[in-house]
Amino acid sequence: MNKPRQYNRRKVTLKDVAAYIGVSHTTISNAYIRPNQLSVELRKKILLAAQELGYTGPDPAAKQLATGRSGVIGFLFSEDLPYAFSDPALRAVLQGVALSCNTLKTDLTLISASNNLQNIDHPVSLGNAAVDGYILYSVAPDNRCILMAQQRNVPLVVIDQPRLSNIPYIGIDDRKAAYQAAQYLLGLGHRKFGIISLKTAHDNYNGVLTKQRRHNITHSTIAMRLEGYLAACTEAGLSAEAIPIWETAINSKEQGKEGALFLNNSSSPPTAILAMSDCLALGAMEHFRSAGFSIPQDLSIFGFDDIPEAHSAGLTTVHQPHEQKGIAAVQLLTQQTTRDNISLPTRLVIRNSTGPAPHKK
Amino acid sequence: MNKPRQYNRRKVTLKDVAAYIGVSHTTISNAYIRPNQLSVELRKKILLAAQELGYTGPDPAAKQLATGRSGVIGFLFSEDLPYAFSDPALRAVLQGVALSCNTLKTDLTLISASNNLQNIDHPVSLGNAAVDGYILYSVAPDNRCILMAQQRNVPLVVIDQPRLSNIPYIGIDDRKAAYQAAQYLLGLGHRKFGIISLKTAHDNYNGVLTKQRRHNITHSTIAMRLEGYLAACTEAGLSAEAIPIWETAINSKEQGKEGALFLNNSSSPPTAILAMSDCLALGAMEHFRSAGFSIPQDLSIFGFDDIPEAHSAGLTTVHQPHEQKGIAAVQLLTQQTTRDNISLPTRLVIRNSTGPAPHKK
DNA sequence: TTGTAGGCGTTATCAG
DNA sequence: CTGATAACGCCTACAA
Repeated sequence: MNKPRQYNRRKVTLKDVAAYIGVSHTTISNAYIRPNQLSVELRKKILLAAQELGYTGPDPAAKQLATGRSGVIGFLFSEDLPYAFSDPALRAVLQGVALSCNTLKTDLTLISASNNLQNIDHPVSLGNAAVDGYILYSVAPDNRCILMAQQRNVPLVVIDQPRLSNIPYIGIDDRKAAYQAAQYLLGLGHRKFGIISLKTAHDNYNGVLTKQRRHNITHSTIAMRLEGYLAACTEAGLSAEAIPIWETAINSKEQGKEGALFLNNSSSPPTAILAMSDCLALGAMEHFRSAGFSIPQDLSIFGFDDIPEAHSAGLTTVHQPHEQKGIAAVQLLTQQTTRDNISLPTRLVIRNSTGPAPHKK
Repeated sequence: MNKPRQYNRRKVTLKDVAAYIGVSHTTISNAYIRPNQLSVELRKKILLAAQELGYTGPDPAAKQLATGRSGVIGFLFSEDLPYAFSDPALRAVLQGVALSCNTLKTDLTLISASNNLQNIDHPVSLGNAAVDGYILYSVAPDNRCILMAQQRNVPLVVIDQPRLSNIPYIGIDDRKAAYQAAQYLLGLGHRKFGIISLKTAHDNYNGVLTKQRRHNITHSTIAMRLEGYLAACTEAGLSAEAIPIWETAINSKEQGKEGALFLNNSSSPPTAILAMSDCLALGAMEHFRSAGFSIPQDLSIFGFDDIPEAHSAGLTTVHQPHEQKGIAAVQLLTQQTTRDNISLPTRLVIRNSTGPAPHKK
């Protein structure tokens, strides 16, 4: 990917086609963009000549430069690129995006914003692609990409995070959803909770969510969920301070297991686990099961996301409309209804990983 | 996506920055591309000014036009865009591609080649994105994209299909893998087979694979697998003609069920099913189970791909290294070892959807 | 219906 | 280390 044009056995351009049949290059251009600006025959002749000469149509880069748009949508997220195909929730969002792109006939380029934590004086990049607009998916508010994206002067849409003034936003009511989840468990008689949280900042921290970290949460969706969980508990007369919280840097089953291990070893083991993702919840489930627990008899576990696997695993969880997020994002991006905020509905999906609190102990 | 530049409150360019601090635009350009071509101070000053002015670095389109490369890889496949996130096998391949792109810091753009079956005189497009090279994933040999991609004069790599002279190819030995699968079942005593095939051409046909269709298979990987299955059977003394084959246009469980239904209703119902994908196999499994069959006591089912779900479902299948395909593709694409062919290894993964043939009937 | 002239924002070349 | 000048390939008034 270094040598400029080793492939150039001289690229075929508009001009070549024009010269070939003896018209101006404007005419050729018209043949592609404004078919009704020339006779049918001529157009046919041109297209044929193009094929013979091996002209593959207007060069994308040149076209973009001249017109100012590219027909490509950029999807920016803060994890590594492969994440797009491995994380179930992200995948579902992308499925929605792809659905919309498909009908719009725009291409979709995936851009990872994780490479941008470089040294300050090194200019950040938003990927190499020329893009008509960006969808920012759950990017940390302090990621430098955000400012840069705004300066780029192209349409922007944010999913989940962060809320930016004057920029369309799509998300759910995280606080409410979390609140409802906790409340449901409280209704089942649970009084001892444990929380497994997703990352609150991007420092790759795995461990107890300390008081200090709690005051420095940069990921607003996480803050909201935490608030929701704790609010429900507090209202029920529990002490929020007493609830052990484990923070994981990565959304995976492995981390869920670790969290479960910690919670189970805490001074007063919980009878109910609130996990901020299904992956974490499923991991926790595995851990407790292999530790001899019966679920939900001995312990209840509540997930978040409602990924496909949650269904087959019988995990009680918060359903959120991932695919809709993607669809809505493209919609807002293209129709440019600036300053639109969309809050998509969630709902509890009760399956059999939750049940009444076990009687005493 | 129509108005050219409604967003242009006058874009900030190199020139603006240059004018601002009174140097030539070349110097600004150098600040970004050739840091050692100017003093550290000056560079710092420039970067600072850029930030103040809201200059976000070289415009991708312009840069691409000037340099001839874009830092973006195009992944072209013949299904709809959302397929990239729903089809397990494709997803695994993309995961590999993404892995490589991530380390190379290139963006990845997904392009669907399914929109290109338009009227002939309408120029085909390979997507709108400016791309440094294309990975063609299992595109039908007669798809017009292929010729076009070759004419575009950028690096190309083909995965699975079709084999193109002078273009790097990555795939597996489909014939051999299929042969081994059939042979394994023969070894278990099976004599009555049924095959559920993936599509042999892109005409959305669902139904019996007629003799005529069999002579017109455009999808070479499918042809190879079929050949492998049948060769093993023939060598074992069976009549290939007698083996019922069902063709499906879509790779889904639903279609697998349909195929199973047909095979089970054939004049002499099979004791072993060879499915060309795990999705189809899993669908077939469901169908037979709900029809009262015990698997593998009454019936054996052999899949293809080894997707994650095959594991949990206990499906015997052919494992192929999807992710490796993706990784290798990017590698060949970027290092330009033209004319390289890579055949990745497969292996049978025996689980419990296959067993000895049932005794008589 | 066709052609002419200018511009899109960068990079590359090559003197200074 | 810096700065003109010429591509890059196409689009878009505008004039013919």
